[in-house]
Amino acid sequence: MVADADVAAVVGDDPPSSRVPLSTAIVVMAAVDHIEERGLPELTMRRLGQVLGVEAMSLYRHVSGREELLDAVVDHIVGEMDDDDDVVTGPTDGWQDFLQRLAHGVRRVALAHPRCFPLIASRPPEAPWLRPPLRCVRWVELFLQGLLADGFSDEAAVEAYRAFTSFLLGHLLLEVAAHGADVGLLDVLEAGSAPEGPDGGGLAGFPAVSRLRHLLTEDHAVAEFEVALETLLDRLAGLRSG
Amino acid sequence: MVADADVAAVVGDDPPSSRVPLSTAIVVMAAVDHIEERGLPELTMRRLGQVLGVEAMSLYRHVSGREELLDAVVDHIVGEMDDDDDVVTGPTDGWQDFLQRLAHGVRRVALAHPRCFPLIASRPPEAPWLRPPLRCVRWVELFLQGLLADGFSDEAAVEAYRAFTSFLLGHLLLEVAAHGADVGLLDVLEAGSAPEGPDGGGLAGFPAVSRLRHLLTEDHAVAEFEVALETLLDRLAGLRSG
DNA sequence: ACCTGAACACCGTTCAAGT
DNA sequence: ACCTGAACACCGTTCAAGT
Repeated sequence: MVADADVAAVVGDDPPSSRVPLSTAIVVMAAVDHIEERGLPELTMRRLGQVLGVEAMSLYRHVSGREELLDAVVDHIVGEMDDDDDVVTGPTDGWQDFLQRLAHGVRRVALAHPRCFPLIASRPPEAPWLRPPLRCVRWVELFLQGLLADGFSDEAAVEAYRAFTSFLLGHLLLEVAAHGADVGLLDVLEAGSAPEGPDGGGLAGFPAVSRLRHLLTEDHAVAEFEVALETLLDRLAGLRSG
Repeated sequence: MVADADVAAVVGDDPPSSRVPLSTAIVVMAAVDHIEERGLPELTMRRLGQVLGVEAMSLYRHVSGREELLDAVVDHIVGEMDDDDDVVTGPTDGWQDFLQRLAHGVRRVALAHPRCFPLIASRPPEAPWLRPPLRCVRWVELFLQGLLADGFSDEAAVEAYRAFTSFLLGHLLLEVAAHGADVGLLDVLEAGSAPEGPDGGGLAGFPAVSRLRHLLTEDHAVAEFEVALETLLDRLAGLRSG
């Protein structure tokens, strides 16, 4: 969006020398915007070049290929969390407050980039021997130091890292998938399969789903995130003292 | 693997009329095997045809396109769980036993197809208005009926469904990602970045990660799955009575 | 009935050539 | 220094034609 605006502002006037020069950052940001607006499969070197008013081949000056571009997209998004004081500040009011801030920070960027976020889980990890193989060793370091500094043993800190990671991944993937289904599949929802239809869109054989449709459709994401996070923190507290 | 063997067995002899005729099932199974062996990006209509001893265009007799083939792959894998009595049998010894069987059944097929499993999370959902948008309404039905039959209120059953789903997704995605990193990225691990190197593969700035490397590398997946599942079930028990 | 050849539009990527 | 044209190998997909 920022990149689009930059380019558009210049495309109006004509002086060719005032054309905003490409840079890695501009290419990556344009890729993020393009994925959010059109979806990952639509992100093509040629189309991205077109958006930037340039031939596809010019992009190779700034990124070394499509795969590397996707890695850079993930790094960019992860980088946004580093600009978030809530995320990057270690434990000052105890580890529970620390993990609360961390979790909400991650959730914020996941919701800000619902169609890019799944890339974080699907790109090959930075450190393959690290389990679970999440990206960005820096986070792992931050996490572990935070917990170690507040009374966790080595083993408890590592186990807490794993539990926290899988909780965030599962919850946020489902949450952004729900968002993506909203924005990306509206054209698939023809009238006959609308949720308010008398048969609920071909749910003839599924009485429970059909009857509880209203509950299943409701979005309690925030509240559920809070209570699940609270429960997780209680479990981690057990890890810490036990 | 099954499909490969079928074809190979016939390629030896020559009578052209005994050539195993293609079928949707054979194409889908070959696709599953190909993804497991070579990874998703390597799955190409042309290459899959080659594996089956046929031109790519012939595949379109049996599947209507690549996207639909991937959907069929997901359906095939989901279908494997339906053949699992542990999964498909409703609650007979209470809802906790039911969910234990369900969770382990899903985990079993996830580990059996580590490189296909992430497709379940990334394919567009069958019922976009269902949150979370997991595939296969039949499971949701099974899950809800099971819990409703054992004392859960409507609201508690739906909330339990969401908690259970995000738990399974998060845990299993990380677990299969760890497996994928094992088999798929061995070539990326040059000697200098091996975990046993003195600097742990460029971990200079990350003392905690570096020091706890052995703990982070260990695979406690089974044990962690069990304890996390147990904790989740305790939480769901609270939902049920409260 | 089932498979193929040829064709089309579209990819990612390279590199010598332009300005 | 930065971008482009032309080219290459490879996609998914269609369809008339073969057997």
